[in-house]
Amino acid sequence: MPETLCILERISTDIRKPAKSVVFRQGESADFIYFIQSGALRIDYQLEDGRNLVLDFLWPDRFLGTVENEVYAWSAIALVDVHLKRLRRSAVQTLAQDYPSVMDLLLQQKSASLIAAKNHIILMSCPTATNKLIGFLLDYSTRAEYFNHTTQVLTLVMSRKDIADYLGMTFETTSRVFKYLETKNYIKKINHRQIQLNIRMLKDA
Amino acid sequence: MPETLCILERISTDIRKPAKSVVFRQGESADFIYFIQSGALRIDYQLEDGRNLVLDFLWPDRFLGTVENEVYAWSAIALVDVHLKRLRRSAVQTLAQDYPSVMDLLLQQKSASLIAAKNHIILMSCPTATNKLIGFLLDYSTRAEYFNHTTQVLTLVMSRKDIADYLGMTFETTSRVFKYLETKNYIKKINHRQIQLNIRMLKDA
DNA sequence: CGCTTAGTTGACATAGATCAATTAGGGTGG
DNA sequence: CCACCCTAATTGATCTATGTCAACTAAGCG
Repeated sequence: MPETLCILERISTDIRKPAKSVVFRQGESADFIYFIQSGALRIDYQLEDGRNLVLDFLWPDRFLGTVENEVYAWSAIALVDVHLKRLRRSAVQTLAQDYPSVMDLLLQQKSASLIAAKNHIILMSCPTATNKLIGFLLDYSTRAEYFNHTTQVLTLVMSRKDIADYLGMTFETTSRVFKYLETKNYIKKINHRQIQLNIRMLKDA
Repeated sequence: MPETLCILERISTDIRKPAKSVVFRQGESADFIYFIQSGALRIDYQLEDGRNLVLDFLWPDRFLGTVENEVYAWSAIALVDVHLKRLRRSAVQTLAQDYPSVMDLLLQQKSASLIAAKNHIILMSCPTATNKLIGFLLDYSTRAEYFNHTTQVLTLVMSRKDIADYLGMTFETTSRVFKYLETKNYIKKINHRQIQLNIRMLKDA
């Protein structure tokens, strides 16, 4: 797999985007595929009724922009400063014909998206907002970049609203559940974006 | 694409399964990939807490069993009598190395699963049970096999509980929403499994 | 230091879960 | 072919979680 990345390296451009900037927008011509080197992204889907849905949060080593055909089916927004590799879609497709391992990589990435989508569906199916949020925190705490195992502190790169839009609830409810979890000592808020988790207790809950 | 199916045809076995039978079960060794010739399947995911989640409904021309690695990640159950092609996973993988079009097909199928998952997430994010069910009925009514365009009658191959487990609600709520939609003349129940839809009104709702 | 945005908290209304009882329908054996 | 049975579906009564709207506070940024 590293050698596959080398092949792709040759056709890729380094891109840096500041926090809150748009990497690509739903409906735009899908000319590029991106690979995340560092940082984190939010995938937004704008519904006709005006609601904004968060489909996923993406982390390093993931590709994005691979799913669509002519236009991007959703938007990608940088949550923090990100470092990306940008590849022209047509060039990747050409390479995929000569190098089966490139094709393998694309297939792998699609599998990763599918697994993420399945987890998302599972979270959304949880009967209560508390269950959803606990599931979210436990999933998120597996990201070494943002969870310090020694201090047990999780650094949230997304807002309460982002979490709410991901889990299918309102941001007020997200806020109240954080509060509830703190009263039960499941978590301890260092500040709005730094949360100390009691993983053991959260798993039992 | 038809020629790709011919290649696969050579390694496939015809299988018929009666309604309500299990095609494969979550956790079983994932030796086979299946292709749906006719009928309809339900994909179930059993959670540790005992809840059963319906991840998808599958229709003809779809592959299943392609996602997993060693064991099936979910179960597949026949909703009606189904006719399947069964292919040994290892044989498909061998073929994929020689025939890029087989690989393409696998990629395409994964894309189809991902699009389905995205739609599922969108449905689950709807604020009310009524919205969820209307979305479900509109999606479902695009299946020519089960929606008669002239009579506008939709034949449900799944139970109220299956729909509820798919949309993340209880079957009582499903039942009540059907009732509500009928009082508003959005639908007309011929019987429990035959529903006449007023597509126009449902789309506006 | 003040402004703007994100987050919290409160009061209230209500959709949907839960538990329970009843009815409809489909399949099976006599 | 009919009667019975079993499961699926409906309906009712009640309770509660969460949405909504609004006020207030914290925190980050210029």
